Amino acid sequence: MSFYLTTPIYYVNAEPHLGHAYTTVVGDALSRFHRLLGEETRFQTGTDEHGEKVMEAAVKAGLPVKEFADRISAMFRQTWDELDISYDHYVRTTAPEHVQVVQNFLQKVHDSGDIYFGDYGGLYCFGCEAFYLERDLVDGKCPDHQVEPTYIKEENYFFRMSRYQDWLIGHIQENPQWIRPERYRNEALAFLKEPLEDLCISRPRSRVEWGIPLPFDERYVTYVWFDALLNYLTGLGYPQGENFGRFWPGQHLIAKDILKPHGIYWPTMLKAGGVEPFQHLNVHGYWQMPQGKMSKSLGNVVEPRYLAATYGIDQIRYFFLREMVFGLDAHFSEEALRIRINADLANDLGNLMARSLGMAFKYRKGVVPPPGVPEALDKEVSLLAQEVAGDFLELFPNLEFPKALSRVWEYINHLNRYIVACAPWELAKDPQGAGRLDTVLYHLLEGLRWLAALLRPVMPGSALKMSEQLGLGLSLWDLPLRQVLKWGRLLPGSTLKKGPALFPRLEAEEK
RNA sequence: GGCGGUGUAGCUCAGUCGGUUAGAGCAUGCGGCUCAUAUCCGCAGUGUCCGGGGUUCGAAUCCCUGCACCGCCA
Repeated sequence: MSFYLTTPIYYVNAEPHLGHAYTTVVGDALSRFHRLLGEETRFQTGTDEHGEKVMEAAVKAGLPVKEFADRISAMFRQTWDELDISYDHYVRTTAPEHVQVVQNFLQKVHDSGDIYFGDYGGLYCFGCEAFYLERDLVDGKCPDHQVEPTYIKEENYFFRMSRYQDWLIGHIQENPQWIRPERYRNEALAFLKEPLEDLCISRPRSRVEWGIPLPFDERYVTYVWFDALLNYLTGLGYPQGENFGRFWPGQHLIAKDILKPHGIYWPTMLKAGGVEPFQHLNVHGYWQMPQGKMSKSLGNVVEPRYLAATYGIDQIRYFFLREMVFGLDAHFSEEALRIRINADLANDLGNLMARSLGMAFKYRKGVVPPPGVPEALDKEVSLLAQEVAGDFLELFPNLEFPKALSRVWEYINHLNRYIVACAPWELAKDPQGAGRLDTVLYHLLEGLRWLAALLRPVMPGSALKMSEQLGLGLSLWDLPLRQVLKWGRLLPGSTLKKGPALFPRLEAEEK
């Protein structure tokens, strides 16, 4: 069983922002989850570095284009390190291996007759790197850049995408989960109702120099999307690499703005190249910012590194997964983030950990007590753990993160109630209650062990702290998830460890 | 212009095949506990389920229509 997941490769004309971070955190959590299940897992991210816009950004920054790309690419990498992103491979479109793969692929498709030479004239916007029709212009200008497009007539190479339209429609219809959630599947199908145009896949070198030369015509470089999409194969060492055989077909994770290249161009490219289609295209929505759309000019671009440094890595990761229904838009604000941190992490989970350990130290000197015969309340604790874990294991790989996490929090709340119901501080007063107190403490600590295990993909750092404070040796912690999730694995007699608050409460307004 | 989505408590959102008093979290108010990060537990609410019409014994849910916001396509 193998699992291969990719984020898009991020375009290096801008620095990492919230949207990039969300995609990458989701990808990381998902691949950690599969890795913990014991599946052979590969998670890939990277940067997309060719094209006119990168050239322009480099000029603006006053740097040679490669140097500029190096710098931004490193910045993304740095950001992912600071968010605990456990990628297995970081792909760059300027890497020689990638260039090689793109050229091989182009040659292959060319040889099989799906690439032809033709000419095309039209109004071209350099900002968009795209042609426009008269009717799409606003006052004769590009709606995005407010610039008058230039009429360009040039000869180019085209990919016979139209040839695969019927196949693609059929494939989407036969595989309802292929593009998910459903709304994006519908969007792709709606798009395919109209005849598909062939895709212009080259740019004359005279105009765009920063790109991969076509192997069959040195006067041209490859259109950025045709170049970029192939990274998903490059990273596996396609076509000969053993990783390709092991991991393909994989799943992609994207934001809704790049549905078209991934849902239309990419599968037809794969088909033309004789490569099996990907397994899933997972499409997520946007974070709506308080002041409207996120943009540099509005000054409301949120830097992931700032968030991680200010609020904590796991806090951000939890917020991302808990707050956004995968596929839908969600609202972002630091206030919402603070509320989640205090309510869910500090008050519910962190405090549960603190009070449980506190009692274990106060009443049992920090040693896990042996459980006695469980009573009804205790049995509830162990049964609910299993129910919740069962649901979590089903919901999480289905991208139902808020539901999966809500379920975990039901368990956290249950443990908090369990404490009140059992009142260990009362049991501690009466020597007759010693056995009972042992049992209650054991159930609490064991419940916490389950929580640490379930939350590990989402909050790896905090889960590790929990495991340390619970005194779990590596042999208990680093096991396939389904083995960790067996009630009663916590060893009586093992020593607990005091630690600082897991999630410190944020006091009102600082910053 | 065509197609699709969304509209539910002060806020963010769940609501399955149409089924009893429409739910959760946050915020608010009251009460309780003292193990704990002033945390936790209990109780209490508040709703024109966007408007209008229809189908039905019964509609947040299905149908029609209007409005608002959003998206995709042209």
